[in-house]
Amino acid sequence: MRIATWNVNSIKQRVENLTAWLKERSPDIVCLQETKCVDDAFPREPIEALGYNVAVHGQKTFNGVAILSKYRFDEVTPGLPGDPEDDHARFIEAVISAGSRALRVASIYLPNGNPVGTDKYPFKIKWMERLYHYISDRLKLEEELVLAGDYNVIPAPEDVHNPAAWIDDALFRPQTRESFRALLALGLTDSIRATSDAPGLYTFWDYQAGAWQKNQGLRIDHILLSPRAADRLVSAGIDRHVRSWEKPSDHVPVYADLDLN
DNA sequence: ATGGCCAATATGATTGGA
Repeated sequence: MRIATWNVNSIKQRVENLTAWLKERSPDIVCLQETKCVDDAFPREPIEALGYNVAVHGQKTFNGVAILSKYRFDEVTPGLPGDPEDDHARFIEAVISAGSRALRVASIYLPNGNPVGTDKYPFKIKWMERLYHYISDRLKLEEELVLAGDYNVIPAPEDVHNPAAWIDDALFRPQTRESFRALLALGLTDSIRATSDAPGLYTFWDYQAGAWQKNQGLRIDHILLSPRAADRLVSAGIDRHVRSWEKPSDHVPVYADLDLN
């Protein structure tokens, strides 16, 4: 079972890259972020033609998440609980049956939080607190739970090309990393870090300033696993070559392979 | 050495992203 996450930065602009990558990598489940379109406008057909079911939670212009699955959806629930005022499309959860097993998967687009000093940063931190409560609740079920997405969190200095330059940024400042560590401390496993301690395993390179050419990236897209799912982890990786394709997203896909047999 | 982009919007300037 291959599960992936990819912030596509507009699904309409990325359909060709997405379908090419689906053919190349054959993931079973894909969590997408920043689809940036309303549900009726989501280009389902070319994805369904490759054998995927599609669950979307979008909005006009910004945000937007989706889950693609080669297996059927038993349940689909949009929205992170805990704040009726939050109308951002940043979260969708699905229960997926794969053979005799069921898997709970969430596609997560955590707020950026910049600039720090505006209300965007407390919105990010509160969103992380809501995510903490959601995860605490779900872990009681002792399921195979996969939380995949763009967390907008650089977990550690080895996950950014120049840590000193990022110390006050909403993606890396100490309070952000502390909130992320609190999520992990609930008992989650970071798939990439479970399989490698190498520095420079980036998932995002800014469009600006030749960041890709200079390999000035960030690791901010993560696949977090519940204990039951982590027991099944076989390998994980980052498809960085996709960043060099024509018309790339600024993020690349991250995937984890689980042995559910 | 420095700076460099991209997407959506009724759109040609602004906002958001990271």
